[in-house]
Amino acid sequence: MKITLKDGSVKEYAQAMSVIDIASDISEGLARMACAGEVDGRVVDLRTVIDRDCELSILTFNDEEGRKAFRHTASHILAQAVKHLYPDAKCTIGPAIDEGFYYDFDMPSLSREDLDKIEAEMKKLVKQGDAITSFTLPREEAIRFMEEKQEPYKVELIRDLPEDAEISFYTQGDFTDLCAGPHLMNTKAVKFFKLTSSSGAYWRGDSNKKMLTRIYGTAYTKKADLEERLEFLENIKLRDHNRLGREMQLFTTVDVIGQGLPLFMPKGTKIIQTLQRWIEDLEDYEWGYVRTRTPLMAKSDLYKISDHWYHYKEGMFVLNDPGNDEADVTADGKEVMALRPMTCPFQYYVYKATQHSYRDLPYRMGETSTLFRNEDSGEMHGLTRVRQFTLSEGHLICTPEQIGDEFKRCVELAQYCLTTLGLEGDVTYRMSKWDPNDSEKYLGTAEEWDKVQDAMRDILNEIGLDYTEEDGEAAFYGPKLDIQAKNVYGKEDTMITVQLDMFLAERFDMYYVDQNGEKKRPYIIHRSSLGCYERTLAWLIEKYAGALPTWLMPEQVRILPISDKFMDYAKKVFAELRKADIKVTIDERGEKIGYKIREARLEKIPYMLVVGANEEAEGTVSVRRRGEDGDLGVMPLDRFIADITEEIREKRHD
RNA sequence: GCUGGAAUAGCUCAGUCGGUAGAGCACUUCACUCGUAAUGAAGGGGUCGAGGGUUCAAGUCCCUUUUCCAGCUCCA
Repeated sequence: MKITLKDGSVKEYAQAMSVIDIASDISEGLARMACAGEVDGRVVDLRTVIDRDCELSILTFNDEEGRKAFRHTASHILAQAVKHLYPDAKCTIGPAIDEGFYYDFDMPSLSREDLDKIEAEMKKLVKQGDAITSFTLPREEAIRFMEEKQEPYKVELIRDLPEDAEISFYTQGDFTDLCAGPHLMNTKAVKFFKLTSSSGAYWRGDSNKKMLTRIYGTAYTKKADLEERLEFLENIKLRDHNRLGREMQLFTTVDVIGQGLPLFMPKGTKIIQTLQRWIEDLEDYEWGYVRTRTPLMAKSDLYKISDHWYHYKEGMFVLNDPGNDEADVTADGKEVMALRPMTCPFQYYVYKATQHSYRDLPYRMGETSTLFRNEDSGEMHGLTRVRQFTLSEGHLICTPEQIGDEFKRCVELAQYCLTTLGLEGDVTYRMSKWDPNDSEKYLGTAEEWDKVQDAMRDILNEIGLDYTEEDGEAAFYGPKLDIQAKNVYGKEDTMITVQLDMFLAERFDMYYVDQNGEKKRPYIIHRSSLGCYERTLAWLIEKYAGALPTWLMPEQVRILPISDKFMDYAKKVFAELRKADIKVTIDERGEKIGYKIREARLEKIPYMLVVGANEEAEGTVSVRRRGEDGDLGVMPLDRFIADITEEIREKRHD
């Protein structure tokens, strides 16, 4: 059969070719430009392709859409299999997602063995190869239809659709599901799939609603793609910071200390210290910041002024909790305090402690700021979601005229930090706005929010950032620019944020004196340059699979003497490297050189210097570099020192 | 917080029907003084996460609890 694409090109398919092959072509971009085509002389909708029996198959001529139809169909096969094995299970929703699909059922939870059984049933259905057909019903009939099938969740979904909607259904064999499509035309196409896991998920993502059982799966048009995906899932475990970071002895956790409270071990501490010193000096000496050091806790009165007490108390650790919002002492007279969840009000009082002229602005305050947030017990994860963390935090107090330029400089600083660490390519930008339908959660009025959000949008457009906008992600006091990154599993977190604050200056009665000697309200920017050190470290570990750039490594060079006979020379080399301020150790153990190299490699030490008789005689070192097999050869010690010093100074990364 | 899984030596893990604890690596000691990913031998190390219960007997079964892991964002 021939398919004529809109651009006039013709693709010939052998009659016996299955939809899978065509789908594969599509996923390789063959028909990317097609939006309508002609099949065996018949003009067909762009969303159709031919399966081996020359039936129309709904599969879009577009990578993304094609994969979606494919996975969507896989999720229906899953639902059909579940209904066969568990007739009492109630179907809810089953969308295609980035790397596969899932389906939520109201049914008891499942073990891996159960998943294997379901998978086997799915294979049977695929082999059987039912045709997939669709039909529509008016809304009321659709509701009756699903009521008869005793699918209450489906009924609820249909009731949420517009009154006059024609509701579409798809049928395969003995299974019919409410679905907007698109789908393949036959279940036999979905040959390569795997059920990856099952877990709980709330109906409609609402924690007040019933917990359903979600089954995740992944499906591909080619066997090799499925295998590659399964292998990828295995491999990313090796980069996972939560596993690698513990294995490399960067951090640990302890039962009796508590959730979300990681302990940094000597190596992890050293890396964070290096990052922190870099950021503090960068901000203070190159970006015009002043440094503060403010308390980790305060009386509840402070948070009442900032309104955190009313908007954020759930997220705070309150000491001597009085049990109600208003009391500032407990029944037995103890002061109500809270650990700080952010530094804003503290730095505002630093600003307020002296009088400021417009000439002093912008006043840029930086603080390496340890914060405490009472996250829900199930939310903690490795180093990326913790209850105590340290942020490269800061607040800029500026005049209205300065706000645009200062905001841009904050974004620039964040980008400079990311570039230095080699992470700039992995981020996306999100403008986080308030939720107009939930204004209770925020300070101020719709007009005020519109105004400041428009101002932020103008700035972002001026910078030329590629960003998305999202409702309901703002801080309660203003909109944010969030710099987002995904971890190895594809889960997204905010790494860095720059925020506009239009309310707190007034609440804290902050002012500056303008040209005319009048008191004026300043504008405030909340920002971070590198985000929090814990999360950044996690990101670095995953980015570099533990082999961090040399300048960040707690041990940059390890000297490996061939035997103790060369210990004196090793110590000489050590002293020279120390003079150059290089983080160096000697492996003094009486082990064979091969053994010492193996250990240093496993520890991802950037450079290994082997020293023996030859090196001692000539004042050289034999250099081995992490990640490269064999040695780089012998070089004079001073040349090695010059090279590595340069690498560290430039903060080079691979 | 919710659903599910897990916790045994420093680490990774085995432990069958409920019958009294095991391996590899690591560690210590000794020998070897070695040229680019593991030298050999010997030895020490456990309230089986914590608390309670059932039982003649619990790492194993039951309850509670703590911590860790996955998911709860993708919306017919």
